[in-house]
Amino acid sequence: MAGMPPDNPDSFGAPVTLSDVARLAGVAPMTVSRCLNQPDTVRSATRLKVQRAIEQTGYVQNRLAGALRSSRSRLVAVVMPMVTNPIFSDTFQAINDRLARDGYQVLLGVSGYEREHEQELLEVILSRRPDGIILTGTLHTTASRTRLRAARVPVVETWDLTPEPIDMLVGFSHEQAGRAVALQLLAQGYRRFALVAVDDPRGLRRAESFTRTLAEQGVVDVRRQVFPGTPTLAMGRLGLSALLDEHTDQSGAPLAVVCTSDTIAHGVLTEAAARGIRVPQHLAVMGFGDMSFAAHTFPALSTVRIDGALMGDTAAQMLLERLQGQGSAGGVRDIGFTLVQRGSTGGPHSDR
Amino acid sequence: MAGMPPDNPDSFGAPVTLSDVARLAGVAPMTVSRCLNQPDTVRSATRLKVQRAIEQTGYVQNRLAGALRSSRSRLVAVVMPMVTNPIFSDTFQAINDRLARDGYQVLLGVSGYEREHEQELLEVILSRRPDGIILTGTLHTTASRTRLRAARVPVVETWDLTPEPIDMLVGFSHEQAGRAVALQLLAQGYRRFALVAVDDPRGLRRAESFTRTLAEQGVVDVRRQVFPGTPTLAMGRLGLSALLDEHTDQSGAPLAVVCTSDTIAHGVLTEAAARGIRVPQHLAVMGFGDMSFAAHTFPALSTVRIDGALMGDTAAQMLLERLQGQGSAGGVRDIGFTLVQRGSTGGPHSDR
DNA sequence: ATGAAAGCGCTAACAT
DNA sequence: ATGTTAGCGCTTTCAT
Repeated sequence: MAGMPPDNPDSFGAPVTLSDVARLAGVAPMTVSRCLNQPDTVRSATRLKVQRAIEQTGYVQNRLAGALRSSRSRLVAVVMPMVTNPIFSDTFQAINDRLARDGYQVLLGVSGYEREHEQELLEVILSRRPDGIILTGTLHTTASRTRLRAARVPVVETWDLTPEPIDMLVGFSHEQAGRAVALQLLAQGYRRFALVAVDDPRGLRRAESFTRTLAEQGVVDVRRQVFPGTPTLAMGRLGLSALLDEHTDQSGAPLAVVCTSDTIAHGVLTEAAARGIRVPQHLAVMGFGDMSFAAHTFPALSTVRIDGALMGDTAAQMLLERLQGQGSAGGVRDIGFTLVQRGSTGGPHSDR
Repeated sequence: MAGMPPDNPDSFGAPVTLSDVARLAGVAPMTVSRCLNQPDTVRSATRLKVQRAIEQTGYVQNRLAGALRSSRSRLVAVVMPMVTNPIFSDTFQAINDRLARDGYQVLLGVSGYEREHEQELLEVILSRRPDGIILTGTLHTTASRTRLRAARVPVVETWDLTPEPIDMLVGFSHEQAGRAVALQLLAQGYRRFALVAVDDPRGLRRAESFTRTLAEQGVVDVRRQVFPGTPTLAMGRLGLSALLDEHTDQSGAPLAVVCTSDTIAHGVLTEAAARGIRVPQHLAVMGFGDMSFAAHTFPALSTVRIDGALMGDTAAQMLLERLQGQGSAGGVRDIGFTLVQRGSTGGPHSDR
């Protein structure tokens, strides 16, 4: 028999099951199951026999069956608005890394920023019986919230705060972020402002808060360019062009352009360079996210740093604690944000 | 009974099963199953009764059980090297969109560019009994290939070509891409070249092919800067800095810097701007990917366009055809690439 | 430390 | 068009 291929892995026979392995190893199926799931409870001699049988047969576990019986799928669903928006990449990567370490797998759903679509998605997701769900944002349909609560599945909402989370929550305040940017720029002496934004709900909330704060300080004339979809460099270029075309104020005072995304801000910097406008002397630019490129644009981009990786890691961690502590751990975590001052703002106007 | 909450959705009772729905609707469980999976085979009157019972109970399908019984999970696993590398975003998005349309869900695995890790990942993935697997690249361990073949699961490899695919394949030739870039730049009159690359296997193959082609034409002195990990803007800045520092040739002939990624190329453009080097007069820059920003940098980036969305859509389509045609459809598809000439190359040297 | 029996929730296959 | 029977492959539970 030596030299034979391991039990005809290429034949059309019925797929190998745990019972096949058990038969070959001369033990009960349950013992094989234990070897796979709680190896410590099996004598090492037995474990070895089983191990060999698994290799010989080329057995692959069927977690569909395991999950059905045990009601533990070891699956976590992650719902994101868009995979093409790099602002979420770090969060996703961190979630995936943390969960993979504990043997969980990620089922990814893309909601396209639409609550109705998210609701349908959740229906499909729940049918897979995930052990947990990580959502982006706190805006969900009532039906979604009801369904999730009824399913008694642990849920973590991310990227926002709300007084009424579905369950657990990791995020930061978009209102505070928008306000902080306004106050900072005012403190630096800027008096002329504009916004370039995409129409995602959280970005718009930051923009609103920014504008409101300026208004409280007597600055009311804030032009805005709002684009649909995922932030792009092109939006920044178009946005600045449009703003400059319509802006008739030739007072010479610098204009501070606040963007709801670093990517857009990068586009604004690019358009400024293309037009020979000096930054920050004649134009100040503020981004959002502190994505990897922000420190390396020319000039370097001032922005609001969000620790997406920390957010993802925290979300995964909360979920795991709940799942492993089989209890009530969890709650709400505000990871905050940080204003990062770089060359695209400030300059001669600093500390005025 | 009117006005009662729908059968106590918030109570701790056993979760609602298909049999519960059947009982309430006064039909057999199988009929409920048919309403869910092949509604056309059920009388509309019956369907309505069942529909009502589903709503009343708040029933959520259990696809774990369905998949176990029917051996169809409606799950497709997608393995990518890195989610933070935006070159793959479009492909992933397209895969996800296409599959979702047909009721499939995506299980995402991140391999981190490591074949051994990919192998472990595949083990876990196979245990979920996906109906198909979409891989990135064609470099897999022998064990991975054997396992995948033995599992008789449809596989699509993407982002590369190979004479010996595991099963189906959608990609393009990295050798041809590298060669095309070299020939194009030579034709434009460039004679001094440098490379800025990340150490991912496909990028390195393009770089090799580029260098080899130049050598065939008598150009042998190609400096290169190679970085580990995911491409970043910072790599481009650092890379150009390093190249300029070590480059002693002051002949005045323009240097053409070829990058294995648009992101890196963007960094090279940025460093050039920061140093006041004129592009393309004194420095030419070539990217790879034609990512969304490439047309909007300043100057606009010449690059190699890869239609990532087409690749993803094709991969998903091939898989679906195989799954639905229950047969042998599939094969190999070369989606090619296109050289895109923009402002960062050419200029005064064009057509010389 | 290991085994035997039972059943998770669904659908294939075969009636009617 | 609908129902009945059986069982997918595993793990819970209870024995030994």
